[in-house]
Amino acid sequence: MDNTTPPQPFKRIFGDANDSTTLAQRVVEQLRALIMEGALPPEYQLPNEPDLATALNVSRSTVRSALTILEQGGFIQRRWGVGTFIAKSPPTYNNLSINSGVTQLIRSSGAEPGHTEFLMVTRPASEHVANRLSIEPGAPVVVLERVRLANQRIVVFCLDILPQALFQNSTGMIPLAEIEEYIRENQSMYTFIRERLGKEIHHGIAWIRPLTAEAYLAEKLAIPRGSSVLHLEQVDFSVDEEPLALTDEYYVPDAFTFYIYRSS
Amino acid sequence: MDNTTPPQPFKRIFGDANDSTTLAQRVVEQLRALIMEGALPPEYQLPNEPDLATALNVSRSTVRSALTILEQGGFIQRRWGVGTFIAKSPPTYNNLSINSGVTQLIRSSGAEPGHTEFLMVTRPASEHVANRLSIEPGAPVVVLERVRLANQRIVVFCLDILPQALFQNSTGMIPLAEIEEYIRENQSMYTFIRERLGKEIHHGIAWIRPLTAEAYLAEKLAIPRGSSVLHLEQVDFSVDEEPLALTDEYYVPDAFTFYIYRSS
DNA sequence: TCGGCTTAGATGTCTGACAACGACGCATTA
DNA sequence: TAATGCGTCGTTGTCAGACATCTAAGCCGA
Repeated sequence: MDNTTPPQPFKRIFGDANDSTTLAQRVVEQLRALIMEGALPPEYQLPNEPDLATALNVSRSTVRSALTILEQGGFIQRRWGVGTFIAKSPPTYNNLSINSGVTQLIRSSGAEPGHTEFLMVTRPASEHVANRLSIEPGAPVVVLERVRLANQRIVVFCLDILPQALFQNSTGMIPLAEIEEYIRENQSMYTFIRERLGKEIHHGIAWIRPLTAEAYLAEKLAIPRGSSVLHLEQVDFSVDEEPLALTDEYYVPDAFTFYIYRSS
Repeated sequence: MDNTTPPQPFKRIFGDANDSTTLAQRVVEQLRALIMEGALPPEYQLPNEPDLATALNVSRSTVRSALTILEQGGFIQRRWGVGTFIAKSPPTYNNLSINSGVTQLIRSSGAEPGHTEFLMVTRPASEHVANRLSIEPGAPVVVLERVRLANQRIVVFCLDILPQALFQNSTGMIPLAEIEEYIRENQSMYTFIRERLGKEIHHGIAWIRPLTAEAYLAEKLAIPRGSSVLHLEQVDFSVDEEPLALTDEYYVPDAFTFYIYRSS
């Protein structure tokens, strides 16, 4: 109806990039970014598929493949014979179906991320950890423990656990101090895995459950003992299902509003 | 590797059906069912796309469209130049990304569903409810309240809230008693909406948070006061984003293990 | 024994065409 | 006048065939 505001910053996509990702995937990423940053408003009707294809410099099949993925994720809605529209309320970063890190979650809520109690150690993997990461019990893992802040306020207690074997560089082991420095600066485990280890996180599986804060956790989160916190235990995988990281996150109640898009 | 066990009950798909769904969607449903009931085991390599297309009696583009959707949902994994495989651990019904009802959730855990405290009333919508359902505050809604059992054990307290306007039949209003009888028998709100109202639930959006059980809830769930319960508030939509039902679910801690597939 | 080349088979992309659907306008009819 | 039916047009869905690109595996030679 109010399609009178036509912003269309569709960028041409070049196939020469040795991105190792597929063309359709790059189209998805571009459109998803445009939607999530609000450049394409809700209910806005996209150009039809042939036009979109030429605008993006790809074929219609590639565009259709990308649109199928976006539709499945709840970003757009397609109506046969009518057109393709941005969803009424497309997913945001507090949508659990999107595997964004805590840093991005905090930023998207309009707050500035920070941390206290930054701690990084190496220790042998427990039975449970080893099982989740598909490594041998007792194999060394790097543990990163953080209490994380949004605008100075404690919102989540994080535990990132990675197999030490991941940090094997061609020249040997990356020193812990270097990792620590990087993360202190960029605040993100995800970007470290991608930029320094050259591994791409393809998807994650998160177990979710409520938990009653006992003494230790209550102190970490600075909440009354006995409060209900949300526990998110997540394993992140590479594209070929190799476990890259195990993450334990304990969220202060009502710090964020999480939701999930459930397709029938 | 161990593709020596080749089960292939792919059924030919006929286009003559006036299903109103697309062909690709029907392919998705068939394959998803085969995967979830275990007919296609994890890591099993599917036939290549042209063969699958002829087996299903559709074109390769349709198959590819379906496979894209299944891949996005974590059911299969495609490797360029290699083949298409069932995922190592494909989603099950306790995956929150799949919009299955509580009945199916209980059944899939191997338990027999039941209920106590079955209660059905009509009342005016509160501000919050009206907002969620996109109706006027004070408009009548049908409320279904159930304490639900898995093998006689209390697992969840459910509140289903539907706009009364939905029950307007061509011959007038469907009597509450008839609805009640149907649900007592089939135990499922979802199938009622589909079979009796002719509306199809296309997707849902669920807000998830931990909650401390106060006196009322503790009694309903027969747990100690102060326990942490999981609260799932969900709105189900039709394909054109019309809100059909609002559902409040309060889960007994550790009754189910929920997880989420998070794609990056 | 190792390394590079070739080849076969799979998914990814492109092109062009037609089918099916939905909104809209218009003429017809009660 | 208002409701109804029909045709047109634009869009998404499906089909067909071809080629590109990637992977794994086998072959061959150094």
